[in-house]
Amino acid sequence: MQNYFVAKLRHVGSLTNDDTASIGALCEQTRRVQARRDIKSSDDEGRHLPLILDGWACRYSSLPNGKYQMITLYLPGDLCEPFGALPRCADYPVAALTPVTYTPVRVDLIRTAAEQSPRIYSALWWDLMFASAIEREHIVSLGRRSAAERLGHLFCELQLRLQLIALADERGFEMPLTQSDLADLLGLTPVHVNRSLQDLRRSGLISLRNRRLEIHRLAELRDLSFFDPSYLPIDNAPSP
Amino acid sequence: MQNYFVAKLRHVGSLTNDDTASIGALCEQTRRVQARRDIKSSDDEGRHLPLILDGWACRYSSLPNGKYQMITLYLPGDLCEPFGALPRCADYPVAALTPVTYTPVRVDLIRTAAEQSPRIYSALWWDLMFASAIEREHIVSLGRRSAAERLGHLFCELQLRLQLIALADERGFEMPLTQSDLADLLGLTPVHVNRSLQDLRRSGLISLRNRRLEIHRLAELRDLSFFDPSYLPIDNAPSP
DNA sequence: CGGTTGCTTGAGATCCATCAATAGGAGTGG
DNA sequence: CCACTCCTATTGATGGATCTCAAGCAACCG
Repeated sequence: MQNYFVAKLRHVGSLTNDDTASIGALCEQTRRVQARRDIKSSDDEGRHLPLILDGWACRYSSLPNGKYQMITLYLPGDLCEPFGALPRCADYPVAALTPVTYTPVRVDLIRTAAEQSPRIYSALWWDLMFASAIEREHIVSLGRRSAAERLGHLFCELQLRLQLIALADERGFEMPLTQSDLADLLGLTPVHVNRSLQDLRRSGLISLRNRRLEIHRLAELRDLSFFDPSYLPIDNAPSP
Repeated sequence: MQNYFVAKLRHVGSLTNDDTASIGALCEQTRRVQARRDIKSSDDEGRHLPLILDGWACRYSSLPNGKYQMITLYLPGDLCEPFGALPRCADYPVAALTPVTYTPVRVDLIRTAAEQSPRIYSALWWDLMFASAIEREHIVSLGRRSAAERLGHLFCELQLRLQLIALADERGFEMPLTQSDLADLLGLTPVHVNRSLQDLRRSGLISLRNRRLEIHRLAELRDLSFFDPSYLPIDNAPSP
């Protein structure tokens, strides 16, 4: 399997062959979890950072009244913790949404790699700011976008993130989330996600069948949901 | 004026006198902006990170349809960008909510300080995870908490953050935000903030007059808004 | 004073949640 | 192959939380 983490980091600047080799060396050990299971890092007290090699995962929070909110969505190649994470920092749990393979990255090794190559150092910081920008835009969605706008914005964002690792093109991508997952992520109920998806379908912007999302008119979808790719720190954001 | 940044970082572990001195040296230059003005870093292309010395500020996003969402609230002692921020990363603007004094911290100097002291290195990473935890809990609030719960949660969080820098005690603190600011932050309208505040007042949990918030029963307010201080990576979270 | 800003209140509309029921597909076991 | 179950998607009816529009009031300030 190709290394999606390296594929993503290539979009920052130039990594040498040595750089990609030393990043690849961080990913030797692989673990697998089934869908709907937690990816625990409680056993190693934060000395390892989960890096998603394949599959989709999320970070989530459960409130005492039973409500559930997904905080971030992790795609193949995503590092689930900041690379300088400290041990014993309380944190929200991470769960697999599909079957997931991941690698536990040792904090000390990734730090050494960053210190030995300024290109790796920059790439890791870029990745962190990339993840941070996604979380911030999530706040904007939850605060000020309607249900259909949230869905549209999410689909535009996923299209861009997946295109970075060649898992999407302008026309669509595999989208394994259920309507209930979408509701958990976007702060809605599954029923309302269903009706809002129908609105998007009726207006001819997308199709969603058999876990595949087709985007028929990307530019219009972006306008509808106020998606401006410049919030993501990519130099050459692929345009429609 | 005391250095609130140092005051906050003291809660992580132990900083030596040399450490606090070299952090203090990062803050020599001070700038002032009036309330409601942007704190621009566009002039220096991201080579400087604004560090709030006094006053309250925010990061915000404006949508093309006129909607406005505050993303993060910055209090005295808060660093507005990750300390390893890269130049030319697109970012949301930061604005002063009250008159603000801040210092532009040079990226290269803060990096040097972190490399020369492992305690400073840890403290800066801790500060970053602290800020990140606040943003994540904001997502939970916007996604799954009601208007009164969002207000209650915000007040509990502010009480804790301000207590770290001795600007709050268990009974309350100075709270310069208008109801309109609260609406922009919490994804509500000013009218609804007003009515929800009245609910909180009627139930005897808080008073809010003349820019001062009194918390009458902190434990109850925390229960009401599902505030669990453990989301913030503080060892000894001051308890009510 | 008159203007501005922030707070408050009322009435009506809208978006979304809740509750409930049905239907289809995938897997499972007899 | 059929009966069964579980999960996901779908639809309808109703209610509630929040928004929108509009107006009035108090405090402050040049």
